[in-house]
Amino acid sequence: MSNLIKNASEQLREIIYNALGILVSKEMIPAVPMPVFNIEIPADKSHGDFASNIAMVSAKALRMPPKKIAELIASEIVLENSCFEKMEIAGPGFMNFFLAKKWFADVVKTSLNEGDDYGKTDYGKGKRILVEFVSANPTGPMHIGNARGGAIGDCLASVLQWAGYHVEREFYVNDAGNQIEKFGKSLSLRYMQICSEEGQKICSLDYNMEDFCKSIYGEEGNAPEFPMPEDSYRGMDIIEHAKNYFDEYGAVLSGQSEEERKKFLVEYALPKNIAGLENDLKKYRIVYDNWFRESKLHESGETMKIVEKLKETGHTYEQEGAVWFKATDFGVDKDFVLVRANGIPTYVVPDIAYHYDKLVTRNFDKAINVLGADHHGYVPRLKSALTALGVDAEKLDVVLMQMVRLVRNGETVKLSKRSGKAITLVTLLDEIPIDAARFFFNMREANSQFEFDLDLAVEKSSQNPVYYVQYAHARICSLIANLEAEGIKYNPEADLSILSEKSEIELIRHIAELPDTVNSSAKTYDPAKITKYAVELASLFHRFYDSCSVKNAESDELRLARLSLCISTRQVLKNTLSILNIDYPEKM
RNA sequence: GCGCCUUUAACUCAGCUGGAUAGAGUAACUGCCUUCUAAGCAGUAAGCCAUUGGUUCGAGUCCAAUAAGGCGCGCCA
Repeated sequence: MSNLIKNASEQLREIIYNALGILVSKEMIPAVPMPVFNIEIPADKSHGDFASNIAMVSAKALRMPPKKIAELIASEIVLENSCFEKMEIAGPGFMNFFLAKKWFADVVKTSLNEGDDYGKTDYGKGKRILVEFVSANPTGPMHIGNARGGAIGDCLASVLQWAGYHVEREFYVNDAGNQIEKFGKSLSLRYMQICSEEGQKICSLDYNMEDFCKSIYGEEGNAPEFPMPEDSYRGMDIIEHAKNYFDEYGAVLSGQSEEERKKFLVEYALPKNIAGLENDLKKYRIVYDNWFRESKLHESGETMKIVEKLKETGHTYEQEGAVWFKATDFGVDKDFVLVRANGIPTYVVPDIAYHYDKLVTRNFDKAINVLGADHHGYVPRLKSALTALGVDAEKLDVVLMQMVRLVRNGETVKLSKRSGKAITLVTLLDEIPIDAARFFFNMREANSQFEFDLDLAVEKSSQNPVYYVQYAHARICSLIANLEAEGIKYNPEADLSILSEKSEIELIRHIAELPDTVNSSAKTYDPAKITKYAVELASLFHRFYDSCSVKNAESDELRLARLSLCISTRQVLKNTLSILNIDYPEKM
């Protein structure tokens, strides 16, 4: 739980405040309120490990040139008993501070002592946070957007755990409503096609499932008396369900009413689909704490209760037989329908009920939704309704993901759930390693358009940065094993303060940054910061490896110190990859 | 028409609450394995940070307008 960067930064602020206090008491500067100043980490490390702009921002208040202020402060700065050893005044008035060797030694020591816990922080203070992601419709297979949402949501949840939140992962199952109706209708039509004369002809031909689907798939080719309407699901999976049902139970449903047939087919296929989602996500290394079912909200009457509650707030009205919510009262551009003229609530109502359940009934401190950017217009609506219900809408945060564009042979592949031609999550994972997929989807922040080059992703080449990072880990493992074979073993008493090569120092500095990276990644809900950290860490290690030999170090002390640094780096690589739930192989 | 997002090297992208000379990776070119994994490292070349104005000690970063692209604006979800 240590964060040596934060400690150093806070100590430095203290040191500057002390110097200012002395200057005021000596009446060398006027006792005026000082503006806020920054302690920052310069991009260019020749400018020190930390820098402060105190002299520049206070120039106006003190009516003195920045350089002069910097010199005054410098004259009263006390660095004894601090983690700093040196300071310089530079440029327009920056004050640059340099960390002492002991601080770097402490970083390595801390990472080794904390082991698998190094990088964890108490930023979240144990607050309860619910991360909902993927929540794919159970009417069909998951697509590429779900693959991205899965990787981002799962890693975000993990980052939040590392940052000290109590996190639960949740999948909202849309097992009710219009799309289930459509699901039933599609199943029913496919079933009737199979039962038809033409369908039976195809059945008798002893096709395998894929060929069967292809032959019955034709829009007009067979059973024209049961055409698939424009808004039906036309994926192969629907045909498969219908065929499976037919194989198990025969044509028993063909004589039933449409309603009965839909009911039986949905009861047959939906649980299979939901189990399939769970299974496919498990393969993707995503395991949820809760599978929350929409149907539960209807059965318990929560959905209609929400309508009643909203009516009580006075922000609803009736128009043309429908119940509207006056979202414009809450700054939203348009009102929206809660209950249709036919008495059936729109999708928003169970959604409101669901979020009410998250934030009020289950009392989470925070609810995060990972959503496709095409849902962004819906967010303010949902929030306006929650506000009307007296829920603090600030507790709901939405991470919007821009669309994934699939590219094959330089051409965009259209995503379509219905066409049956879309690349699904499952086929994607058949083609590319799970490690690569999880890493790849987290390389860019959610809110940037993502171009997924299938040819490149399918290629199991070393182009993928995940190999670069894993290679660094494997390389260290091998190095340590070799040294051990020669009788050189890790010694916790090794003097780490002798590490002073540029590549050593830069590596240690980056190791020190892990807790801060976890915090900032949690704060901005951006797990891409972790993949970037991992690549940078690997790069710094490779550089160190190239310039500093452990085995052939100039002295025994240095050899032991470098070995400690290697073990520390391996630990940090392992922790970083663990956050992403990616493998850290010992051999490659 | 209104709203949200994006625009940084040939390509894909970083750039933390404004800070010092704008960074990686691909691709191109040049070096480095008798020595711990060359799936590596070092170097060269490449930029009007979309455009224009504003805010201030200081702008890729903040504000406004414009342009290009993506997405949304349903009694679909």
